[in-house]
Amino acid sequence: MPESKEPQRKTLDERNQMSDLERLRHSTAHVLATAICRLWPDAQFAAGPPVENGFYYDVDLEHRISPDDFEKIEAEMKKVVKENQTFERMIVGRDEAMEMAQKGRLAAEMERGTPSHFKIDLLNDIPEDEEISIFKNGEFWDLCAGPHVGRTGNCKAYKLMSVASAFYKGDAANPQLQRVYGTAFKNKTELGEHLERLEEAKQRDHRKLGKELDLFHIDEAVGQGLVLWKPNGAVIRQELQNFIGEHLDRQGYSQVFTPHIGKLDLYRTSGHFPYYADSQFPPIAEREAMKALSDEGCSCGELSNKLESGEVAGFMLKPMNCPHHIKIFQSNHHSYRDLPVRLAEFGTVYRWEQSGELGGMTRVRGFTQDDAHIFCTEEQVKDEIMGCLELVKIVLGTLGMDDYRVRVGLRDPDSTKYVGDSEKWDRAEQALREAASTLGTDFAEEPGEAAFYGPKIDFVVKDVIGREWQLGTVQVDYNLPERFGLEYVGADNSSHRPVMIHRAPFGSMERFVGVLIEHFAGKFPIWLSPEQVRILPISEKFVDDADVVYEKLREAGIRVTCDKADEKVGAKIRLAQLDRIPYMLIIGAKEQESNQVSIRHRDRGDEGSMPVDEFTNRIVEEVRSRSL
RNA sequence: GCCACUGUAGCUCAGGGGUAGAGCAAUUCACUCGUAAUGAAUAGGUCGUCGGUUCAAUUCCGACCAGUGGCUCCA
Repeated sequence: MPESKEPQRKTLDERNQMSDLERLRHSTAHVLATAICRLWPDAQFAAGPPVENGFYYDVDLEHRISPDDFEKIEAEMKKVVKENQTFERMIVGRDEAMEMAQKGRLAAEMERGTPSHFKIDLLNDIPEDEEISIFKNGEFWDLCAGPHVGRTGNCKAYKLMSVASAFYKGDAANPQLQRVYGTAFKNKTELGEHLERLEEAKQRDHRKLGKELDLFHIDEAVGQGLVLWKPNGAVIRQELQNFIGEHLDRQGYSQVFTPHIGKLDLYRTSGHFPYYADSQFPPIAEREAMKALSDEGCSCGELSNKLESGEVAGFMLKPMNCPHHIKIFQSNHHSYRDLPVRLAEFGTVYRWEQSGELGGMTRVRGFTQDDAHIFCTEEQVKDEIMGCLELVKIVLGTLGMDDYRVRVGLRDPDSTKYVGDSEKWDRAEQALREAASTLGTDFAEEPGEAAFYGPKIDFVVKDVIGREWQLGTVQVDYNLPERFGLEYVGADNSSHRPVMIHRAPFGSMERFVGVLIEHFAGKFPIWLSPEQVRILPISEKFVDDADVVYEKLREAGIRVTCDKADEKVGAKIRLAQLDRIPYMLIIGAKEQESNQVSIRHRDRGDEGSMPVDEFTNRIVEEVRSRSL
């Protein structure tokens, strides 16, 4: 989520490239600060940059700003705008600026008893050779590189959106500030349109639709971030799995099944335990060992130490499927003639995500990856990656998801978290780059986005509120084959180390379906619709006729129901529309007479009538072709 | 994990120191109906959990659990 990251210090050049809208938003942030300053003169301000769709300003303040305060703050902002103050840029010397800050004059309308301490800190961050500028609007002076619009009167279309918490400079070791978010546009019309879009977005939130359409449920008693797929959601998931399954066959994959747990030693070998213990569910200790330890009066802390050191044996809920697949690969001898070996599994994994991170289906603690591991020779890497990318493209194309970006995740040269030697990393990164360039889509190389074991290509989409989610992923791994000592016999009759590729076109079923719900706003294409056709008899008199049609559709493999409720057809249609049923079949006297069905589509409305068999053929074809 | 807010019927929400209310859904009855809501009746809740204050707590306070918005994190 790059837009949520603390902005890097921008160079003056970069700042001057700010778009008009960004300028306006940044200026509106100053108007906000001015207003807050007037209402709470002891407020201490940190940074107030423009962000996507708006701006924020970080403020340290005894008073807890709540949405109830927004009206008051906005009223004060309105006054500042009405005063139509000029934004005035003033270049000052470092000492002069420091003196102002010491007197509390920065990000304030007057000198105060306490220094503007965040501004002092920011001042110290400014490189020696850069000039220091103060922006003034009225009596509000702020340390700021700008740029700004001409006058506060230009900021006339804004709205405060929310107040949240943020660590100063994005560092959890720093104090937490109150971050007031606002949105701002050129004029009231554009602001109105933006607010309308947000309202629409709220309507397609997968958490709301998931409840309304009975797709999934997360229950307190089961646990945070553990998704219960209800029958309707399960249909969608199963259809997606079938869809992928067909392509697995086509691409030469072998499907496997593996258990949900594995011994701690397995993960010691893979390097995930105890290295990543914080992001896993706690280990499961063996009963005998637990009993012996408790007889000895061993504390929980000691137990966990002994689990970590290996003195006590235990199991772990699998945080990934790779070690299991590796063990399947290792259970046979392999010649170069066997490669690539492609093992696929819809494998459920468990990860201990921080509680504050969980939400809906997109960030959970137990999820099923449409996972596969490819074991191949170094020469095969590029082709295999291209095959994986092809699959991701088929998946996203079939679903009409073209609004994604491709990210090639490379290692961060300054970090030490990566495993394996750098020559292998270089080769892997190069292979990914080459494969990505055949994709026909723009991609961005992002240092620091690699997994600890290898570089990767991710497909990232945005949800309705603009948050980015990683879906499909293809990752090269030179590390696990090393750790597990994987081998194959080459043409030279000596043993070689295979390369591993991890890949998941959906990423996780949970996240993917969550994103899919929002993508379609609940109106799934017919092949994914939990209920494809609903028959609506006009009155009880036509229930028998409806039953005949129902049976025919069922036999053709269509997911169909019949609404026999004692209601007018208008009410039944309304209900079916709310349930986003693709096709409604209306059956009354006319249809009985002509032996036809009347068709209503959820978007296209009344489509006239035709014989049942003709309709059945049409639906079956629509499902088979997975048309959108 | 951190900060803030929220938790009342299956769902959406109102209320508030004296053990609760609406709409929709559900059930029953009447109506037998033509492309987004027929009418009436009935039933439904330990007011998230556990403690504290109080004659009295769903309401006030605290802790915990869960959700939401951010931050940090994300093999």
